[in-house]
Amino acid sequence: MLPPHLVSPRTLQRLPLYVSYLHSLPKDALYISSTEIAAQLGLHPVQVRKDLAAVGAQGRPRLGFEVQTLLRLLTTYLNGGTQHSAVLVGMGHLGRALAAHLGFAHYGFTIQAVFDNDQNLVGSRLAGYEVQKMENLVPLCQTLKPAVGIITVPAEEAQGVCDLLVQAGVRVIWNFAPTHLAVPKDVTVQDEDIAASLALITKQILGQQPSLVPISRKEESVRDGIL
Amino acid sequence: MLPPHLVSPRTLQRLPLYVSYLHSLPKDALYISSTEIAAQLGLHPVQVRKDLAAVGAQGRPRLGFEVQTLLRLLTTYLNGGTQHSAVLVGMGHLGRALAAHLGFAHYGFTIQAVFDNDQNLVGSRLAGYEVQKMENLVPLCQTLKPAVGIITVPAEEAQGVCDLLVQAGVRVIWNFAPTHLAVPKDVTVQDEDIAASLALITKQILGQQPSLVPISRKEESVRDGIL
DNA sequence: TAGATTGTTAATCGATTAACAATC
DNA sequence: TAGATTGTTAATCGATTAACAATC
Repeated sequence: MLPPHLVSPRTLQRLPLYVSYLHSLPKDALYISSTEIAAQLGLHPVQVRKDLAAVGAQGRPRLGFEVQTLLRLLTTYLNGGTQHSAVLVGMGHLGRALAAHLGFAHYGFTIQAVFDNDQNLVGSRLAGYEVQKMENLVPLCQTLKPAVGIITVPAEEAQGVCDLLVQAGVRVIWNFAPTHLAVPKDVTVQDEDIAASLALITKQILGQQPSLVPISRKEESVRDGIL
Repeated sequence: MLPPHLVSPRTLQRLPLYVSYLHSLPKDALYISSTEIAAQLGLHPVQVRKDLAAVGAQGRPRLGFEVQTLLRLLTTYLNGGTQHSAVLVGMGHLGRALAAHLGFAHYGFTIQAVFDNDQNLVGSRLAGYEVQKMENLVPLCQTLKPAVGIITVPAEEAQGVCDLLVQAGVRVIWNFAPTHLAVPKDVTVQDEDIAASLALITKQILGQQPSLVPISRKEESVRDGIL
């Protein structure tokens, strides 16, 4: 397998796409070709082969790639073989959705603690976690040393929460609040940017912006006849 | 102003970033330079200038760009000057978060109707919307003709919901379910891909993957002294 | 065998960055 | 004026796609 750091960010972001597509295949599918994956996902076959090669996958001419082997390679690669810890701040709807449903464990993440500033929530159990008060944030993070801090508070409160996390030693922030966060150099913020997606969707609707997966390349889509 | 379709997807996705950064500026800031924007957001100054030029912004040497004018240009450009309609299927936590908090209106989107298959929710008001039963999905969409269908149901139900939306004539799908959706050629699916973000975050943590906004380019970050 | 598929090298394409003249 | 900044052209960089030999 190639060293992980040789995989480009663009490739890296496509890998989960392959995982979810492979999961959607019928249980009895033994092999899948890059041609088929590409057609279904609207990608170029060579791109798919290069992406898969990047995680060390090897296909067989005429047959394609072994589905289960491929799945194992991708998931192992994606979570780096280790479990990562996280704390989540803001147990509104978004926080609860993330904590409960979105399958962090599947991708190698464990939420260690959740926080909220609403006294009505503090102490209660939500999505399987006992909600901690904000006063506990810094001391608990200093003890737990989570790899990631997830921010799901309203935009106005995000910078304050971010500052606390940074103060407590968290060096990677996953920000769901629709606002820009300022951080020291050694801290990384990744914005989960719904606004960026909305921008693409708007242009999609207006028909002025070619989609990231141009429709003209989806000629081979298999689904047409179904509906 | 340049024709909107000349703006590349990458630029398009950065525009909301500028909007949120401009909003975070002090009220009395009249001008902002591309240099400062770039330093704060970890981008290259020339890239910022090109992005802003793409929406027709003009700066003044020595001063920079007028903040309010820039904001107006960006927001007008981003929502295309029109309001777009949407329906949302799945009023769990994620659906409620989207419907209630994430400021669609701000970006030119209006949710016309929300749906759920949970009989306990149907008929109740959530986030200001009366939850419709799934049986109403196709007929209502045929009447309302929403520009976008937002899918916030569990992965297992997403394909079924997607098929219904397509059947009802919806041509743009915004998919929050962590699964691959198969659609006819003339339908676009945009995945809100939390797994892709997690992949980047994992590599970030492992320190094996250079971030999309390389830390080495944040030298000029102003925040350092604050904490 | 014939034909579909992999895997790799080379060419193309698009986006970012460097260089620099113009402006105030 | 001097110096910071804009805006544009050219160079660089990285990612995608084309071409094709190797495989089964």
